[in-house]
Amino acid sequence: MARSDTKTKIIKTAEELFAIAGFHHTSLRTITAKAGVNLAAVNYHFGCKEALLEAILDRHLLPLNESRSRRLQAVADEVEGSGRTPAVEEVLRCFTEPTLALLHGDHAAGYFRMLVGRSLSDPDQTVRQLFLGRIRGVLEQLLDLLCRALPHSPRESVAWRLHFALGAMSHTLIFQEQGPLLGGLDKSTPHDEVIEMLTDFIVKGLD
Amino acid sequence: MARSDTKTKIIKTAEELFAIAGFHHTSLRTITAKAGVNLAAVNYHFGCKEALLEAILDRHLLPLNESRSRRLQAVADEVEGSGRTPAVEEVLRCFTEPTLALLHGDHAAGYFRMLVGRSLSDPDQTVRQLFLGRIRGVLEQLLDLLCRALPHSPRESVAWRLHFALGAMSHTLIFQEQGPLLGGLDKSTPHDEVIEMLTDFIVKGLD
DNA sequence: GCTATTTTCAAACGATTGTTTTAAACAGGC
DNA sequence: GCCTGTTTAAAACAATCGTTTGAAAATAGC
Repeated sequence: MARSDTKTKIIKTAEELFAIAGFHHTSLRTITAKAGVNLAAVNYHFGCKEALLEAILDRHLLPLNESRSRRLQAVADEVEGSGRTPAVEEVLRCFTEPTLALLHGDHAAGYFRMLVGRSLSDPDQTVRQLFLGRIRGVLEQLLDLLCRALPHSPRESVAWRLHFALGAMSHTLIFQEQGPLLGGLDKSTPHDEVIEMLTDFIVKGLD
Repeated sequence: MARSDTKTKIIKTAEELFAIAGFHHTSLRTITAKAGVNLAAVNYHFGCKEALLEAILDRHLLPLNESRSRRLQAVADEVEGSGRTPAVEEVLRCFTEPTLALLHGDHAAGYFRMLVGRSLSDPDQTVRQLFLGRIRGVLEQLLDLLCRALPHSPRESVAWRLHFALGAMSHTLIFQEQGPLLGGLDKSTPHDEVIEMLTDFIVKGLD
């Protein structure tokens, strides 16, 4: 067995199970059993259960947020230079489209997206903080640029609308891979289409 | 001690703790200690922990959804008779405004609203099902009437947008009583104002 | 081929969970 | 008064959790 193959198996299995059943409702025994590794391997490779969650979050969230941040900064710089007002949709897509790229790159990323949606509203503060600490910076960046796109709205108003938008996004992430909330909602709608509809919805609300 | 005073104390305490820390992260020992009653009282009065959650949900959710359903039905009947197209905002308010009434009626209802927001996206399927089973009917009613308000949009498109809207709503419920997600978001904004902004946001998105 | 390090394994640990048990205290009807 | 059914009390139950242990197995370096 290759070195640290066990580590990868644990991460991938845990990612899926955390996404489906939640962090605290997935026991290390369930993870290790499904991954086919020993129970103690988690504590050996990661230290503790919480550190495993951190590793999972970092694996996708760090590059994702870097990509978001880079795009937001690019628009901010360009706006600064030209003096024009950026479009709300343009700004929003800096945040959402990297998610789409993540999806196309890795087939298993669907579970990660569920996990992201869950983390934001997790009842446990520790889980929320782990996630928020990794995304707060980009959110502030997004808010700043949104305020430029909406120069006539006070910052607090924009912040509230962004707050609502984030709710719509995380909710969508959570329920995408599982049964939909409403009857008559086609679960098999391509993710691209869903994101387009979601973007539409949010842009109209933000404007 | 008055008959079943214990029962009420358990319900009120559990409602608060469930809302703040989540159902599974609140132990019966924490609840009973804070309520000042014996541990076994929960199982005696409710049977099991899950039944306690059901009792809490029922206490506010049943009358709330009845009020919502009545208002939706009233608009549906009136529309049926006059032949006019209802406004999106009019329909939406049938769903949201009863929540506001609940808030004004009971000071402790804030915790219940948090609990509602949490339940919808709870990682545990059992909790979600308990909640969804009590609200699914009203949601279908709401969707039906929304489709009448948006006769040019296919039902599935309306369903998706309602899906997004529900995400914004539950997210708002969760984070209202606790620290906000974004910096610069005033936590002390009156609930009425928040709901007005939220309604605005959703109506624009649905339309 | 030997040593040293890393990794796996089965077993147990201590803590916490929801629930049950058994007996005691209380209530109201007659 | 006493009796019947309801409610509370303290203790124990069985199960599960994350974590630790200590020895065996596998791997790497020389």
